[in-house]
Amino acid sequence: MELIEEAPHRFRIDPHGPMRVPGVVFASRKLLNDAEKSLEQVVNVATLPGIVGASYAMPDIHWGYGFPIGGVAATDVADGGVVSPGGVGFDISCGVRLLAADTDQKGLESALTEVMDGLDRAIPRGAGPGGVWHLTGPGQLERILRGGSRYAVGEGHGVERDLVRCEDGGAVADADVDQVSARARERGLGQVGSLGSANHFLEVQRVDEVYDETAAAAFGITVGQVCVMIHCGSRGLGHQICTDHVRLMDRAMTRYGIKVPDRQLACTPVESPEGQRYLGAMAAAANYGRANRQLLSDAARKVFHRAAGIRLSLVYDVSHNLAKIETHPVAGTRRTLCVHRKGATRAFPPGHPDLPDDLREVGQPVLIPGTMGTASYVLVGVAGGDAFSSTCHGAGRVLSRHRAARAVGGRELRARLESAGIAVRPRSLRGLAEETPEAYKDVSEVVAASEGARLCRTVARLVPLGVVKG
DNA sequence: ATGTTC
Repeated sequence: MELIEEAPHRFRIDPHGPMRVPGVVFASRKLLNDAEKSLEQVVNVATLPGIVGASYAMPDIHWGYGFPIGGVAATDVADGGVVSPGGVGFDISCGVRLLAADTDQKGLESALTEVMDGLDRAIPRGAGPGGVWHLTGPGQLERILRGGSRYAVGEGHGVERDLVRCEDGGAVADADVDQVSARARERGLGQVGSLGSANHFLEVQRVDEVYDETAAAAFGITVGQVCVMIHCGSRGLGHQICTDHVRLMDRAMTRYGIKVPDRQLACTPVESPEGQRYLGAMAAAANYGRANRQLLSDAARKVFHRAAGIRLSLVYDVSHNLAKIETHPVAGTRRTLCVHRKGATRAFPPGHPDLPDDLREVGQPVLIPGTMGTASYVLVGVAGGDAFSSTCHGAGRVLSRHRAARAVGGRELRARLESAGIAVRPRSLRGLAEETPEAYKDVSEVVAASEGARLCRTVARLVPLGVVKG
């Protein structure tokens, strides 16, 4: 694969074969070690009907289903542009929420063990069923799919301000619950308010360093402050929706004369019935994901308040696995695009009309979950950023789960983290070992490359005090 | 990511 370094942290793959646009990869040479397979996926995505600009990849690019994780692709809706479930991923609406406590680390110190034990009891996690909410019936699930965080807050599990600080005000309006299969509903019924497994987590963190005082002040965070970060998605419901609609599109694709180099890129035009059905189901999963994070926030707030009298206010909630209809300039004119972000975070610049009033001048908060025992980051969107206002989403795996678990024992890893002052509440030691920090790229390098590529600016670095894992 | 292989 020929990569042309056209600017610092920016590589181009010139169009060849059926590519409609170039590939553009934002990264350092080091981060692109062993990236050959995922770069082929960048090339494959560049062949999609209606794609505009480029097939983009963020510095945390790695191999995914059809599209690379860390991929951004926008298609022109009025020009036959397609939507592809593989461009969103299986964990629809997976995302991150950051809450800021009304105390610094000293104010938590004596209560940390009690808080962690409380979270251990209150936060459902791991594979399979279990959630903080026990639904009273299918009607309630439909209200979640339509109302997202807005419904959870309306039921008393949060405050109005939570919605202001949540992407899309806590819910998207275009959810179509009829496109959510019986099987997807069944799987979603028992998992409302749960973390799931793998790299999903709830962490108690401390703001270790602030790089941009103005943005940090607007976001409501300061050095030494305690925060809570929640990383989770739409569980089995989103997974089932992706499975269902990939199958539907795979069958329908030929009717639209679409040929893709990899079946996992199954897609149909945004304006086709199949495209609309997928987007309606995806929106329902997006709302489920937001409600999920809202209910986990509510559970965490109760623990913090009961154990330590600490209150938590929402900094922001943003997804890194979604397709959204947005307007962006393309070759000088504003176009309506379907922007796929898969393992990539929306990063609106200062002045964007969709930002809350009190954040509009500084830009959108971008939340980057790191790995256990390392760090997480808060970034901010910048003007003039490429890739349709998108940036990275996390560290990116380098070791398979199997290899990670062979590299370190769960007991040994827990001891290592505890001796580094990080309280750990894992559900399984095997699951903990699979998430050992060595299994991931250095999140600091990913963030530095993203800023170097002018996709965002670094605002703050957060370090873990306690980890709740699936 | 995922009732970790329909």
